Amino acid sequence: MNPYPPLKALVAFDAAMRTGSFSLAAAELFVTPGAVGQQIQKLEEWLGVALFVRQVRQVQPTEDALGYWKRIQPALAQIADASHRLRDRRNSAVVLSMPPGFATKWFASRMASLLRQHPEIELHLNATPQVIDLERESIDLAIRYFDGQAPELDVTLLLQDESRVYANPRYLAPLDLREPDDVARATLLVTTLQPHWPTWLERYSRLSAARIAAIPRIHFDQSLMAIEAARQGQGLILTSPHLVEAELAEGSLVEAFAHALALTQGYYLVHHGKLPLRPAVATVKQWLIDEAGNSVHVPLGPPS
Amino acid sequence: MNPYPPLKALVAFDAAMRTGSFSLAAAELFVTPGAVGQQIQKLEEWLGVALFVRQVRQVQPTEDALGYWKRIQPALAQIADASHRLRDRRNSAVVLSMPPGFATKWFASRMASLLRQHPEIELHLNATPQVIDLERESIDLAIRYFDGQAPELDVTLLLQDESRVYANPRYLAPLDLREPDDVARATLLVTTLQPHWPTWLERYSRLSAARIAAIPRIHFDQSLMAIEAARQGQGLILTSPHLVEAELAEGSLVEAFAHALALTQGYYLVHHGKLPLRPAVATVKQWLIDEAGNSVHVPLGPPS
DNA sequence: TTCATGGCGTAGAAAATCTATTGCATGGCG
DNA sequence: CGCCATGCAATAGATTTTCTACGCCATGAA
Repeated sequence: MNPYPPLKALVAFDAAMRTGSFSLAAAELFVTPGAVGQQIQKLEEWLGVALFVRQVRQVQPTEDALGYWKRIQPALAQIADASHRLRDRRNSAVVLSMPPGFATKWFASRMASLLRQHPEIELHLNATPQVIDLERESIDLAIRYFDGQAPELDVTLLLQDESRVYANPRYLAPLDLREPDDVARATLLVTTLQPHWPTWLERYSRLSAARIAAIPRIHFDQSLMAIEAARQGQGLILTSPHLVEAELAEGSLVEAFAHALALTQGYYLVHHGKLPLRPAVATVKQWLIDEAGNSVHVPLGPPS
Repeated sequence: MNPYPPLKALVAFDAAMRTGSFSLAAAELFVTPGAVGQQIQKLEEWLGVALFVRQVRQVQPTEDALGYWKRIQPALAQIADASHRLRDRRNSAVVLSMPPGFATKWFASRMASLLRQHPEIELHLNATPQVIDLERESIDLAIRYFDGQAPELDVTLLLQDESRVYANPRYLAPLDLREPDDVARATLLVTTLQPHWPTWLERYSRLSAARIAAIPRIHFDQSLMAIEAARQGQGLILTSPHLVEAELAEGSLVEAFAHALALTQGYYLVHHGKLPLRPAVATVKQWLIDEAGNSVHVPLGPPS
């Protein structure tokens, strides 16, 4: 009925075969020799086969034992190995999920510093636009762009988001934008998922709905592509300063207006709230919080 | 330190993965669902990895669980298979050891009947002249040619041995042997291991030592070869009637004298005396005893 | 000869495993 | 729309398994 022998006994058997002695096997397993003897006796009973010939002061494996050992030894090794890997990986590995735009524009440049500070951590980055099931996919930490409302999860605000207007300075120069109304002369680069242009225009400009509707637009379904278009001087982009840090630093984008649009959304760090985090995961979490804290917005002001 | 996860838990895990449900797994293992849940929880703790996402009324394996299962499943199957084989073989198989001469001359002709009567038995015949270690070589039953003195072993007399004189009738005819003294005119086929000719001659003939020493002899170190030589009319053989049954039946050998030499040796059935015999072994033992009981000596008398 | 070694056997202690039960959330069914 | 059946979690207590402690024995070395 039950296809498995007493598995604990197999471990004792393996140790006894390797060491050639119940006593040595017992020492290896941190038990008394008697325990090993009993385990092997139980295995012999279950199999209906003598595995060792007991002689005085020593045991000798039978033919059957040798053959059996040859078969089960690799199986045990396989189990030990697979278990070790999983266990080990989970001790040092951290699986981190975030949206691709954030990964590229904010995280990528900082990742090197994380790995330098914590070389023992094996980082698995999962950059996907979908919101994925943390548990199902064994995600340790995720950065999500949302409003922070998620009971059941442990949620920490990393970066409160805001929207600012950026453009390539060579694109801006001829336009000579001085106040929000002037955007009517520009092209708007619109990201489908963060359609904040209407809000911005309503708040800061005095343009009529008709004139707003007449402004040329190019639509993108990913922030990444919109940012790239802006960098190449295709128009004005209204996006998060966190996503254009590199472009601001290299000067390929500059802020066109000082008018920021506050948003309820932000980049939040989330993880399951039940179990305590493994040390490696806690390390990464803290590092992310620290990095985000240092990543303060330095407004560049309008082009000089 | 310990490379193995709780192995019992692996069995539960495997069942749960296969069935996709703790309850079904529990039914398969003949335990309560709670037991399965606890085992899996223990495994998850040991690995430091969640294996199932508990949802309402169902569980779903994580990615880690799938990967882990893929690795340990073959290992478990290997253990089950190796154990099953050993166990199964030992249930139906019987390893029987005997001297090669006895195997060929007495056992071979009867073996078919044994297998016919007990088709469920898988018989392993080990015909070797050496006396081998029953336990070390996992021999269930052995037939040994000796005097039956073996404490520690369970010993049953199968056939008390005796030595009788046989020859090919065409070899005998011209010699016209009428009484033991007449063997001086013949050639003696001598088996090194059973050197009973001197005893026979001393007991039944009145020949002097010098005349006995003058009789031509051919020496063989195996009974088999001496018997074959006798069959081909090379001389007189002094051997056990049990070994020449077939030749007597076909008439290629006949008994030359009615004088039998009783021996202290015989064919004994031996096995370790500690454990009770497995049913298959007991069956073969009884069959051997019965066969030996029926195998009565039918003296053919001198050639007519 | 004596001693140390390494196995066996047994009884009882310790640990593990299982059962029994309750509670909960939910999906199917009337 | 309410009710019931399902499947898992959590706990405590019972049961089974496993380990230790200890004495015994045979042997080979000092």
